[in-house]
Amino acid sequence: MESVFEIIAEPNRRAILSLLVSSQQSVGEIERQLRMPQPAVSKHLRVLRDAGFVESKVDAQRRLYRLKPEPLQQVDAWLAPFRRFWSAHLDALERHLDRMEEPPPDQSTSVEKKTRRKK
Amino acid sequence: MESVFEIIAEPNRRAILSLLVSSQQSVGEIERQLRMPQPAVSKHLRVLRDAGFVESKVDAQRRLYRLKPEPLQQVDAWLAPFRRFWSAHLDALERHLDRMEEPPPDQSTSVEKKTRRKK
DNA sequence: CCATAATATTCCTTGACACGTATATACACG
DNA sequence: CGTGTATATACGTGTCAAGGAATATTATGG
Repeated sequence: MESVFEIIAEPNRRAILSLLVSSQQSVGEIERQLRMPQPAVSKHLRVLRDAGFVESKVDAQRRLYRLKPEPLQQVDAWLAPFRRFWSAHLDALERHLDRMEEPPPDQSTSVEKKTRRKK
Repeated sequence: MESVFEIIAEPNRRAILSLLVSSQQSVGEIERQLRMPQPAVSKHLRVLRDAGFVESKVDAQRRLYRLKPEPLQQVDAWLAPFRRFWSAHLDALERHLDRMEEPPPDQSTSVEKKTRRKK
Protein backbone atom coordinates (compact mmCIF):
# COMPACT_ATOMS: atom_id res chain seq x y z
CA MET A 1 0.00 0.00 0.00
CA GLU A 2 2.75 2.35 -1.00
CA SER A 3 2.25 6.02 -0.23
CA VAL A 4 0.43 8.23 2.23
CA PHE A 5 -1.67 9.53 -0.64
CA GLU A 6 -3.18 6.14 -1.33
CA ILE A 7 -4.01 5.82 2.35
CA ILE A 8 -6.02 9.01 2.47
CA ALA A 9 -7.65 8.30 -0.87
CA GLU A 10 -10.19 6.15 0.97
CA PRO A 11 -13.15 8.23 2.23
CA ASN A 12 -13.78 6.13 5.32
CA ARG A 13 -10.18 6.44 6.36
CA ARG A 14 -10.36 10.20 5.99
CA ALA A 15 -13.49 10.16 8.11
CA ILE A 16 -11.70 8.19 10.80
CA LEU A 17 -8.77 10.59 10.78
CA SER A 18 -11.12 13.55 11.05
CA LEU A 19 -12.75 11.93 14.05
CA LEU A 20 -9.45 11.39 15.77
CA VAL A 21 -8.29 14.96 15.33
CA SER A 22 -10.43 16.11 18.23
CA SER A 23 -9.53 13.32 20.61
CA GLN A 24 -8.61 9.67 20.84
CA GLN A 25 -11.41 7.15 20.30
CA SER A 26 -12.07 3.47 20.76
CA VAL A 27 -13.04 1.23 17.88
CA GLY A 28 -16.61 1.04 19.12
CA GLU A 29 -16.94 4.79 19.30
CA ILE A 30 -15.71 5.17 15.76
CA GLU A 31 -18.03 2.40 14.66
CA ARG A 32 -21.04 4.18 16.10
CA GLN A 33 -20.21 7.70 15.01
CA LEU A 34 -19.50 6.68 11.43
CA ARG A 35 -22.22 4.00 11.28
CA MET A 36 -19.72 1.62 9.77
CA PRO A 37 -19.49 -2.14 10.34
CA GLN A 38 -16.95 -3.03 12.97
CA PRO A 39 -14.71 -5.19 10.79
CA ALA A 40 -14.44 -2.33 8.35
CA VAL A 41 -13.32 0.01 11.10
CA SER A 42 -10.75 -2.46 12.34
CA LYS A 43 -9.40 -3.05 8.89
CA HIS A 44 -9.06 0.61 8.09
CA LEU A 45 -7.42 1.23 11.43
CA ARG A 46 -4.96 -1.54 10.63
CA VAL A 47 -4.01 0.19 7.43
CA LEU A 48 -3.73 3.54 9.17
CA ARG A 49 -1.57 2.10 11.90
CA ASP A 50 0.75 0.30 9.51
CA ALA A 51 1.18 3.55 7.64
CA GLY A 52 1.91 5.48 10.82
CA PHE A 53 -1.18 7.68 10.80
CA VAL A 54 -2.37 6.41 14.17
CA GLU A 55 -1.17 4.48 17.17
CA SER A 56 -3.17 2.40 19.62
CA LYS A 57 -2.96 1.77 23.28
CA VAL A 58 -4.72 -0.99 25.16
CA ASP A 59 -7.40 -0.06 27.69
CA ALA A 60 -9.00 -3.22 29.06
CA GLN A 61 -10.89 -4.82 26.18
CA ARG A 62 -10.84 -1.61 24.21
CA ARG A 63 -8.13 -0.18 22.09
CA LEU A 64 -7.80 3.56 22.01
CA TYR A 65 -6.53 5.03 18.78
CA ARG A 66 -4.94 8.42 18.46
CA LEU A 67 -3.41 10.45 15.67
CA LYS A 68 0.24 10.65 14.81
CA PRO A 69 1.24 13.75 12.87
CA GLU A 70 4.08 12.66 10.61
CA PRO A 71 2.31 11.15 7.58
CA LEU A 72 -0.08 14.05 7.16
CA GLN A 73 2.83 16.39 7.52
CA GLN A 74 4.31 14.65 4.49
CA VAL A 75 1.20 15.52 2.54
CA ASP A 76 1.47 19.06 3.78
CA ALA A 77 5.08 19.19 2.64
CA TRP A 78 4.14 17.96 -0.81
CA LEU A 79 1.62 20.76 -1.09
CA ALA A 80 4.14 23.49 -0.29
CA PRO A 81 5.29 24.23 -3.87
CA PHE A 82 1.70 24.42 -5.02
CA ARG A 83 0.85 26.85 -2.27
CA ARG A 84 3.53 29.13 -3.59
CA PHE A 85 2.05 28.67 -7.04
CA TRP A 86 -1.45 29.68 -6.17
CA SER A 87 -0.54 32.53 -3.87
CA ALA A 88 1.48 33.94 -6.73
CA HIS A 89 -1.64 33.67 -8.86
CA LEU A 90 -3.80 35.33 -6.29
CA ASP A 91 -1.34 38.19 -6.20
CA ALA A 92 -1.50 38.44 -9.96
CA LEU A 93 -5.27 38.52 -9.80
CA GLU A 94 -5.14 41.22 -7.18
CA ARG A 95 -2.87 43.35 -9.30
CA HIS A 96 -5.09 42.73 -12.28
CA LEU A 97 -8.20 43.76 -10.43
CA ASP A 98 -6.40 46.77 -9.05
CA ARG A 99 -5.60 47.82 -12.57
CA MET A 100 -9.25 47.40 -13.49
CA GLU A 101 -10.10 49.59 -10.56
CA GLU A 102 -9.53 53.17 -11.54
CA PRO A 103 -9.10 53.57 -15.32
CA PRO A 104 -12.59 54.30 -16.65
CA PRO A 105 -13.62 57.65 -15.21
CA ASP A 106 -16.58 57.47 -17.52
CA GLN A 107 -19.48 59.50 -16.28
CA SER A 108 -21.90 56.55 -16.18
CA THR A 109 -24.18 56.33 -13.17
CA SER A 110 -21.71 53.94 -11.53
CA VAL A 111 -24.52 52.37 -9.57
CA GLU A 112 -22.38 50.05 -7.49
CA LYS A 113 -18.75 50.24 -6.63
CA LYS A 114 -17.17 47.14 -5.25
CA THR A 115 -14.49 48.69 -3.11
CA ARG A 116 -11.50 46.44 -2.65
CA ARG A 117 -9.04 46.59 0.17
CA LYS A 118 -5.40 47.26 -0.38
CA LYS A 119 -3.07 44.37 0.46
CA MET B 1 -13.40 8.87 -10.01
CA GLU B 2 -14.87 10.61 -7.04
CA SER B 3 -12.60 12.87 -5.04
CA VAL B 4 -9.47 14.93 -5.46
CA PHE B 5 -7.70 12.55 -3.12
CA GLU B 6 -8.11 9.62 -5.44
CA ILE B 7 -6.75 11.74 -8.28
CA ILE B 8 -3.51 12.52 -6.49
CA ALA B 9 -3.17 8.99 -5.19
CA GLU B 10 -1.56 8.07 -8.50
CA PRO B 11 2.21 8.68 -8.47
CA ASN B 12 2.49 9.57 -12.14
CA ARG B 13 -0.25 12.15 -11.79
CA ARG B 14 1.53 13.71 -8.85
CA ALA B 15 4.69 13.80 -10.95
CA ILE B 16 2.84 15.58 -13.73
CA LEU B 17 1.41 18.13 -11.33
CA SER B 18 4.84 18.75 -9.88
CA LEU B 19 6.17 19.37 -13.36
CA LEU B 20 3.46 21.84 -14.15
CA VAL B 21 4.00 23.87 -11.01
CA SER B 22 7.01 25.60 -12.52
CA SER B 23 5.48 26.33 -15.91
CA GLN B 24 3.06 25.05 -18.51
CA GLN B 25 4.19 22.09 -20.61
CA SER B 26 3.19 20.24 -23.73
CA VAL B 27 2.36 16.56 -23.71
CA GLY B 28 5.62 15.73 -25.43
CA GLU B 29 7.68 17.64 -22.89
CA ILE B 30 6.01 15.82 -20.05
CA GLU B 31 6.50 12.54 -21.86
CA ARG B 32 10.22 13.12 -22.17
CA GLN B 33 10.88 14.51 -18.72
CA LEU B 34 9.03 11.71 -16.99
CA ARG B 35 10.10 8.98 -19.45
CA MET B 36 6.53 7.81 -19.63
CA PRO B 37 4.72 6.40 -22.68
CA GLN B 38 2.69 9.03 -24.48
CA PRO B 39 -0.72 7.36 -24.12
CA ALA B 40 -0.15 7.17 -20.41
CA VAL B 41 0.56 10.88 -20.26
CA SER B 42 -2.51 11.71 -22.28
CA LYS B 43 -4.71 9.51 -20.17
CA HIS B 44 -3.50 10.95 -16.90
CA LEU B 45 -3.90 14.45 -18.27
CA ARG B 46 -7.45 13.55 -19.22
CA VAL B 47 -8.18 12.55 -15.67
CA LEU B 48 -6.50 15.65 -14.29
CA ARG B 49 -8.43 17.89 -16.65
CA ASP B 50 -11.78 16.28 -15.89
CA ALA B 51 -11.07 16.80 -12.22
CA GLY B 52 -10.11 20.43 -12.72
CA PHE B 53 -6.46 20.14 -11.79
CA VAL B 54 -5.28 21.39 -15.17
CA GLU B 55 -6.53 23.12 -18.26
CA SER B 56 -5.22 22.92 -21.80
CA LYS B 57 -4.89 25.36 -24.61
CA VAL B 58 -4.23 24.49 -28.23
CA ASP B 59 -0.94 25.57 -29.80
CA ALA B 60 -0.74 24.19 -33.36
CA GLN B 61 -0.42 20.44 -33.02
CA ARG B 62 0.55 20.71 -29.41
CA ARG B 63 -1.59 21.13 -26.39
CA LEU B 64 -0.19 23.14 -23.54
CA TYR B 65 -1.31 22.13 -20.10
CA ARG B 66 -1.21 24.35 -17.05
CA LEU B 67 -2.20 24.05 -13.42
CA LYS B 68 -5.43 25.20 -11.91
CA PRO B 69 -5.30 25.85 -8.17
CA GLU B 70 -8.74 24.93 -6.87
CA PRO B 71 -8.56 21.15 -6.40
CA LEU B 72 -5.28 21.23 -4.54
CA GLN B 73 -6.63 24.02 -2.43
CA GLN B 74 -9.35 21.62 -1.40
CA VAL B 75 -6.71 19.21 -0.17
CA ASP B 76 -5.06 22.06 1.65
CA ALA B 77 -8.35 22.96 3.27
CA TRP B 78 -8.87 19.39 4.42
CA LEU B 79 -5.48 19.46 6.09
CA ALA B 80 -6.21 22.60 8.10
CA PRO B 81 -7.65 20.91 11.21
CA PHE B 82 -4.73 18.52 11.32
CA ARG B 83 -2.27 21.36 11.12
CA ARG B 84 -3.82 22.81 14.23
CA PHE B 85 -3.52 19.38 15.81
CA TRP B 86 0.14 18.90 15.20
CA SER B 87 1.22 22.43 15.97
CA ALA B 88 -0.48 22.01 19.32
CA HIS B 89 1.55 18.86 19.79
CA LEU B 90 4.79 20.52 18.82
CA ASP B 91 4.09 23.17 21.41
CA ALA B 92 3.50 20.49 24.01
CA LEU B 93 6.77 18.83 23.07
CA GLU B 94 8.58 22.13 23.37
CA ARG B 95 7.18 22.72 26.81
CA HIS B 96 8.10 19.21 27.80
CA LEU B 97 11.67 19.57 26.63
CA ASP B 98 11.91 22.91 28.34
CA ARG B 99 10.88 21.28 31.55
CA MET B 100 13.59 18.65 31.08
CA GLU B 101 16.07 21.45 30.62
CA GLU B 102 17.05 22.78 33.99
CA PRO B 103 15.95 20.50 36.86
CA PRO B 104 18.90 18.24 37.68
CA PRO B 105 21.68 20.40 39.07
CA ASP B 106 23.46 17.19 40.00
CA GLN B 107 27.19 17.60 40.26
CA SER B 108 28.02 14.98 37.61
CA THR B 109 30.62 15.90 35.03
CA SER B 110 27.86 17.08 32.71
CA VAL B 111 29.99 16.32 29.70
CA GLU B 112 27.64 17.69 27.09
CA LYS B 113 24.87 20.19 27.36
CA LYS B 114 22.43 20.34 24.50
CA THR B 115 21.42 23.95 24.68
CA ARG B 116 17.99 24.65 23.27
CA ARG B 117 16.75 27.93 21.99
CA LYS B 118 13.89 29.68 23.61
CA LYS B 119 10.77 30.03 21.44
C1' DC C 1 -13.32 -21.76 33.91
C1' DC C 2 -17.46 -19.62 31.60
C1' DA C 3 -20.04 -16.07 29.44
C1' DT C 4 -19.79 -11.95 27.35
C1' DA C 5 -17.90 -7.80 25.36
C1' DA C 6 -14.57 -5.65 22.29
C1' DT C 7 -11.67 -6.04 18.58
C1' DA C 8 -9.02 -8.50 14.99
C1' DT C 9 -8.48 -11.60 11.19
C1' DT C 10 -9.70 -14.69 7.30
C1' DC C 11 -11.89 -15.88 3.00
C1' DC C 12 -14.38 -14.69 -0.92
C1' DT C 13 -16.19 -11.86 -4.46
C1' DT C 14 -16.40 -7.89 -7.18
C1' DG C 15 -15.27 -3.78 -9.36
C1' DA C 16 -12.13 -0.17 -10.57
C1' DC C 17 -8.24 1.37 -12.68
C1' DA C 18 -3.45 1.48 -14.52
C1' DC C 19 -0.92 -0.38 -18.28
C1' DG C 20 0.40 -1.85 -23.04
C1' DT C 21 -0.63 -2.11 -27.72
C1' DA C 22 -2.90 -0.65 -31.44
C1' DT C 23 -5.39 2.72 -33.83
C1' DA C 24 -7.71 7.16 -34.57
C1' DT C 25 -7.86 12.18 -34.94
C1' DA C 26 -5.86 16.78 -35.65
C1' DC C 27 -2.76 19.91 -37.55
C1' DA C 28 1.27 21.74 -40.38
C1' DC C 29 3.99 22.05 -44.36
C1' DG C 30 5.92 20.96 -48.78
C1' DC D 1 -3.32 15.93 -50.81
C1' DG D 2 0.12 13.24 -48.75
C1' DT D 3 3.45 12.70 -45.24
C1' DG D 4 5.11 13.36 -40.76
C1' DT D 5 4.35 14.98 -36.09
C1' DA D 6 1.64 15.52 -31.95
C1' DT D 7 -1.97 13.98 -29.19
C1' DA D 8 -6.11 11.33 -28.12
C1' DT D 9 -8.98 7.24 -27.73
C1' DA D 10 -10.37 2.14 -27.75
C1' DC D 11 -9.72 -2.36 -26.22
C1' DG D 12 -8.14 -6.27 -23.66
C1' DT D 13 -5.79 -7.75 -19.44
C1' DG D 14 -4.02 -8.27 -14.80
C1' DT D 15 -3.81 -6.57 -10.24
C1' DC D 16 -5.18 -5.03 -6.08
C1' DA D 17 -7.98 -3.30 -2.60
C1' DA D 18 -12.68 -2.57 -0.41
C1' DG D 19 -16.80 -4.86 1.28
C1' DG D 20 -19.53 -8.51 3.53
C1' DA D 21 -20.04 -12.58 6.35
C1' DA D 22 -18.22 -15.64 9.32
C1' DT D 23 -14.96 -16.71 12.71
C1' DA D 24 -10.91 -16.10 15.75
C1' DT D 25 -8.60 -13.63 19.44
C1' DT D 26 -8.14 -11.13 23.67
C1' DA D 27 -9.65 -9.36 27.92
C1' DT D 28 -13.09 -8.95 31.93
C1' DG D 29 -15.83 -10.12 35.71
C1' DG D 30 -18.41 -13.52 38.12
